[in-house]
Amino acid sequence: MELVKEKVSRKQLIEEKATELFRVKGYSASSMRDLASVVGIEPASIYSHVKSKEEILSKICFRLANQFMEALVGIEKLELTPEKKLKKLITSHIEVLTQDLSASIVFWNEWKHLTDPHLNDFRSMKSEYEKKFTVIVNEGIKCGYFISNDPKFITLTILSTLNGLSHWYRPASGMNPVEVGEKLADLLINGIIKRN
Amino acid sequence: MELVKEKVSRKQLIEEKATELFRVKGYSASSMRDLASVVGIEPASIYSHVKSKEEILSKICFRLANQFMEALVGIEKLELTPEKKLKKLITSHIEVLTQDLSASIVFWNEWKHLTDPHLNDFRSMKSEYEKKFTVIVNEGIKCGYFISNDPKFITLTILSTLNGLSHWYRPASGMNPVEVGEKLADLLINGIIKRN
DNA sequence: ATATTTTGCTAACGAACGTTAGGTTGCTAA
DNA sequence: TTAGCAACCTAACGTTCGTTAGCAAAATAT
Repeated sequence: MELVKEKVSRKQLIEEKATELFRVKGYSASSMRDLASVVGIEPASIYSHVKSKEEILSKICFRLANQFMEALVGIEKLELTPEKKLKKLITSHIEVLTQDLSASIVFWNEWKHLTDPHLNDFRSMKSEYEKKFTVIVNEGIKCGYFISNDPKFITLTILSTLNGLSHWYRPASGMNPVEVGEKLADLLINGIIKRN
Repeated sequence: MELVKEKVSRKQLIEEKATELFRVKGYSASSMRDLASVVGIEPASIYSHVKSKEEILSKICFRLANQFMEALVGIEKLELTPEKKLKKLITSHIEVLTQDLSASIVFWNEWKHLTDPHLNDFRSMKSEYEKKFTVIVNEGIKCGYFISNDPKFITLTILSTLNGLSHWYRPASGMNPVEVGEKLADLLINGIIKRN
């Protein structure tokens, strides 16, 4: 047990390379031979570190799911105005998302290729997340801060906007993650049009 | 050539079944044997109607791409205030999208599995669409109707919101396509928060 | 009635797939 | 020094993949 070691473990490297591979080609179109090739080992050698192809996907998906969930749970209990709470929710989500863009894309696009029991567990987390999100949105509606009588509609719209961000946002292009979070939260909350 | 025939052609049926299959399983995870099974014929028989698996995907993607483009081009030349123009752009996009939800999902999620030259053509159309969309958004900004100095940001955000809609919207659930278009355009343009 | 086209079949091709078995190498801990 | 283990190898397994060849039946057109 070497504590000072800086090197990433082989298993971790495989997961990172797999994440990038799955992002670019999609899970189903990515073969273990592709993965082995980018890692720089023989296909069979991957199985010294990993049980199966699906295990890799599962690890990626649940790591992200947990991060998103933790961020949300941390905000749930805060005592803020609905507007500030929603804004914090949005920026937190984007913070997690931008921290690992590739994994976020895989998380969002490839989870359907999980098989039971992982698939079922994932679906549960997903709907729990949406439910919690909806509760917060609904607070804002009931207090009369937000327009609309359809919290589910707003929640699902916001979430697909946030996750859609991962498809086109590239940190290299000037805006840093915090900026983009602020900007997107502002757009969703206040809209595009100038107020008079 | 029988004009009065109501029946869908075999080729069309195959494309429809393929669309639904690709939506549920994704293009790469859908096999020609899967497709044959839902059509009700033997795998090899598909090739009496279709050249290849990719041809099917290509047909789906370009049919949608053309529909989206035509809708946009029709709006480009209208003389409207920036707000009304953007709203029309959004509702038109949603109209196309909701007219064939499954195909829209495939169009949006699976186009990356096209190969050249189709892939290149598709990318061209995509960036042309985004460019035209951005021009319209930019009109609104230059006139001072819209907040923000970043038309690209607004365009990409709107587009991912609209296409994200296809993932959760189900027409059976009460809202009709026109309603949902109005509602989403309103949310994007005016935001969530109530104005004073 | 006959020719043609459409639609489908069986059988099979070579390639790629996820994965396993079993062995070799080289580092690490005792 | 040696035992143990992590890391990686070659070889191959059974399966599934997209697709083709060649033929038969049925629908349609002449």
